[in-house]
Amino acid sequence: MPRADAQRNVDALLAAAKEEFTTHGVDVGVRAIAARAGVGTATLYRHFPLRSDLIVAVFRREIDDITALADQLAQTQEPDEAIRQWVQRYTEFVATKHGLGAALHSGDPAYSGLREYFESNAAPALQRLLDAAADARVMRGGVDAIELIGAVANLSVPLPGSSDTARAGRMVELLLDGLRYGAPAARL
Amino acid sequence: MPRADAQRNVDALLAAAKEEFTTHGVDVGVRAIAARAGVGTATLYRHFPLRSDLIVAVFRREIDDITALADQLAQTQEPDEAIRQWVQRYTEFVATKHGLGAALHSGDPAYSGLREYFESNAAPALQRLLDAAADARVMRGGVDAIELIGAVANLSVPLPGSSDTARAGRMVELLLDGLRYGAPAARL
DNA sequence: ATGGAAAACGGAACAACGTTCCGATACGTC
DNA sequence: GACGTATCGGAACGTTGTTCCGTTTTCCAT
Repeated sequence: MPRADAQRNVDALLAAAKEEFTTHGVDVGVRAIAARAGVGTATLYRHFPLRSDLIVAVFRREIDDITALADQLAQTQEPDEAIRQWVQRYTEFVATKHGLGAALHSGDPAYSGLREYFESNAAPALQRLLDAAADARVMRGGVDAIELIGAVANLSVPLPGSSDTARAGRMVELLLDGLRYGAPAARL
Repeated sequence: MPRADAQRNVDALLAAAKEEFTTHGVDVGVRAIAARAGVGTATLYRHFPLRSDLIVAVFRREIDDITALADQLAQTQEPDEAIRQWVQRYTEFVATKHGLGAALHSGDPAYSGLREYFESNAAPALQRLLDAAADARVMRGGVDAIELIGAVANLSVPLPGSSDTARAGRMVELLLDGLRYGAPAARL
């Protein structure tokens, strides 16, 4: 079993990181997290040797939630509407967690842990939605979920200067209309 | 007239920056640029007080080129094909100049100079293409060029880890198909 | 309960970044 | 040719992520 003080510090670090991430974004400095947790930086690094380990631990639950949402929408909505709603939810997710979307899909090795978790959970859920829409012939097939969700995330990253929260939504809708454009029933 | 040594250093800095940007991306450190130019960092900052000033100076010509291409395509191609070709060219531009696309559309104040130059030159050129396509009823209207080109740039940023150069192209085509989907002649 | 080995701690230290400061230098003018 | 000033180079500052190490705490064996 782990030492009691170690467990206490892990808990404090997770709580501190969660708070810092939501208020200042995932790019917040490690010193700020450690200070809020009331520990030294070495303690942080002892428990989370890679920066991504801390981020994974904080956001794992939220990724689980959004994965579950995909499966739920698959059962209650038409395929294209399910995709639309899920993607919109994901857009909000990325826009809310400052920097998380960029981190997830940036290719930065520091976030590889979280990306792997995401790609082996949320991405397959989206792939099932895409396949269902392709089978129903309301969207084109052959679209890779990881690729699409990365694109959605890219589009959803808010511009620091701008306050146009609808911008991402417009561009994402455009992308989804591209999927509809290629549906076999329509044309091309 | 400027002092001879100052002019020499400006030229050396521009040449050094251009080389460093193309080989190591726009995020390369100022020390590397100054060292290649054979000057101190203070000399760099004297002539380019903002980081963006140096980037603007290096990439202004390339922005001019891509702006001219839009006007040329407008005269030689059908509206939607002009947009397709121009956007593809812009995709290559962003993918080639490592980090430039992200810098241009990131909202980071450090690059505001370059963004302003871009938005007052290249973006209006694209807007003319979009308006022409909307008039010809082959694409939906009401799309903002700055918004669209920002989205294209977001999609074109290459993942450092991946070597899938076609990924960006696929997602951009999807976005353009979204524009076609909304064309008045089609439906919606 | 208590000693002592081992795990974990805090904070200083290191490297790299963008940026600023300042004594030294070199240029152009008179 | 000498003087005034624009310009220069590199050290210095503040902030990053990460590592190191002397000190403290915990927990098990006695």
